[in-house]
Amino acid sequence: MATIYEVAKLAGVSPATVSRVFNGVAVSDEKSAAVRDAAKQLRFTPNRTARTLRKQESEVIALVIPDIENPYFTELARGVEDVAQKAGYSVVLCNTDSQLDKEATYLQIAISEHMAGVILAAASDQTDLDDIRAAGRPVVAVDRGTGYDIDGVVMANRTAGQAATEHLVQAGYRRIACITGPEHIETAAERAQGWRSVMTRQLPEVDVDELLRYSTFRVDGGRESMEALLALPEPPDAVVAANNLLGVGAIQVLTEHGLTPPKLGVAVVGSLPFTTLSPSAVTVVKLPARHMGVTAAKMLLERISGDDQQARTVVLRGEVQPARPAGEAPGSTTSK
Amino acid sequence: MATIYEVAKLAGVSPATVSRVFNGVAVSDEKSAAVRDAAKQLRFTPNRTARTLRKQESEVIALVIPDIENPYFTELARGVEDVAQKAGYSVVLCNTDSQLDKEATYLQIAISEHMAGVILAAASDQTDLDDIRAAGRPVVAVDRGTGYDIDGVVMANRTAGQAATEHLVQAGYRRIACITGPEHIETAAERAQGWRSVMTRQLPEVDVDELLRYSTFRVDGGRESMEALLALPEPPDAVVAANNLLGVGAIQVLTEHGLTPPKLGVAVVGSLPFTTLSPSAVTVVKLPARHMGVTAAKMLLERISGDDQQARTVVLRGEVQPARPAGEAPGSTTSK
DNA sequence: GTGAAAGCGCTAACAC
DNA sequence: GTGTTAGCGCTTTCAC
Repeated sequence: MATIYEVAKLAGVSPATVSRVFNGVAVSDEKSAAVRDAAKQLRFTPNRTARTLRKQESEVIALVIPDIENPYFTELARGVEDVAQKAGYSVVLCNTDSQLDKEATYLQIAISEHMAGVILAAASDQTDLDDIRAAGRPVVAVDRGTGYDIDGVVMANRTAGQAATEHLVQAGYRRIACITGPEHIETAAERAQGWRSVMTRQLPEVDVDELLRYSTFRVDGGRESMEALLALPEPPDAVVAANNLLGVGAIQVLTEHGLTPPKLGVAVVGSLPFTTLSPSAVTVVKLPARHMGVTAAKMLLERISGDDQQARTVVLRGEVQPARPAGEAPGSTTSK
Repeated sequence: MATIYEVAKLAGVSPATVSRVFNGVAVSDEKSAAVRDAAKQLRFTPNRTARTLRKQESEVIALVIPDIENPYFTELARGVEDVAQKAGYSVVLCNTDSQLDKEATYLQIAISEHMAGVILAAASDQTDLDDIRAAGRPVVAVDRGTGYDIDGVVMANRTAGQAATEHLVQAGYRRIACITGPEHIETAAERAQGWRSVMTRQLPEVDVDELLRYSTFRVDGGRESMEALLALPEPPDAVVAANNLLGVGAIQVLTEHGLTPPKLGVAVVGSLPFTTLSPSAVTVVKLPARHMGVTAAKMLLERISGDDQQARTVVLRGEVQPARPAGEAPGSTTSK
């Protein structure tokens, strides 16, 4: 690898001038041309490591997420990547598997590599941001809060849970169950709250507690919970899945039991990008994951360039995509 | 951020000794303890940037892939990440959207950040690896070859295409179409070849050319191609989708047309992790994407630690998961 | 086993 | 507008 010194020598200028050319600082046209020529000849690429060491900041941002195999997070990642790339940043994708120790390791690396900032979907509310905050690196929270007073962008989870449930109620379903994620994850709790609020208000006669299942936010969690619900003495006639993966698991089990939606009503909070279902069979509350990534990345970039206003939280709304064309009378055969 | 100088001062030793402690070089027990103490007090984290600059190598590997939203590649990424992490490496995920310029940029960054190596699913066979090879960084190809004589791990694509097609033939289908990816992508071409070889051998009376569609390796590509096939004067009675996303798109369209498999036979090369279909409706040739990632990462790690034997290529086989339990007579109602 | 000192490649004062 | 030079934080000879 050629260095700035070799380029300088070949171009007949000082190393500083070479640096200036590559950093857009004013340099006479002739020298600038000479430098570019020499650089091309030597296949010179600036050494980012040295640059980072000197400037104490790199053009890399970290995106720390709990599950890279969840399409929701890859969609988010796309959003982040698109705006980061336009601004000349690359993004390191860090997968924590919801484990605090993995998360902590990645946060240390972010400090230690002088990364410009991090976008974090926290593994839990226990996440320790003291060090990275102390290092002065901006952090923006996505999807979930952190217990710190920092920028964030989240979904309107309660509203999404309500919307999903309401559509099922309007479709004529009564015993509407809810499968959600781990109780300590804020998105899981909030979406379940949305479900509960609609149930107690609109269907007070239904015993809500036995119809609520906490699980993992994964396909197998949806499967297990759905099986358990079907095994109930009085099984539900519909179910709200609190995220995309739980929805997939639940629908898989229903299909295997011959209960393909809408035989048993299903509403899912989160998009189902790779589903092969008839689009009219399931109510989906689409969550703007990509937009969340875009917004978070923009906020982070602002912080990186020195903005130090008060911490902001942006709330994004899901968009309901109902199971049936409006006006059609639904559910009459499925309600008991 | 504390430096080794501050730690050294507090511990009453030289900076060199601090460095040794953190690099597992022999240091007396007392001094070692003093250093660790001081480091803890100062919340010292070694500065990786300085380390990288000095050692001319970082503990980061790049994983360059065409589509981060494809579950096939995220599964691959998981495999890479798991072995990398155990070896103390972090992995930077780089998404190229199959664009050569984005890919080239990431490759330059890999050089410029002194990354230890790269795992690459090339955007096309035009990919230029001259610079990165010249920089002495090992590159392992995954999923697709590169035109360079380097390590690689690929799927048995032709075999997979054959297996998918054969299962459809055995199920009694005759006019079996094939939807594959861009012609210039080796996996797309090879899987289609597998399909073609079975067709010409076993069903020579079928006109194969009008049943083959080149498309993008994405859901919408599968949708468009399936629509076009259904609009044919003599539509197919079955279809082979050459990757997971094409399969999803094709099945979506079939579902919308009331032709849910197995009414029209479907075989997919690649797993369908988020499908909600009955598992017996579609033949799937499962591709070991995670294993591919694991294998590639191990090969890369070997190269990084100085192994310079001849370039190797590992071929991984898919595993057929047939649409129907063996012994059941299929397809009699669907064949013309 | 330990310390002193050079240097990885770059940027940013500072002089001119 | 341009060159000289110090120094970012670390590792690694080289003495001792």
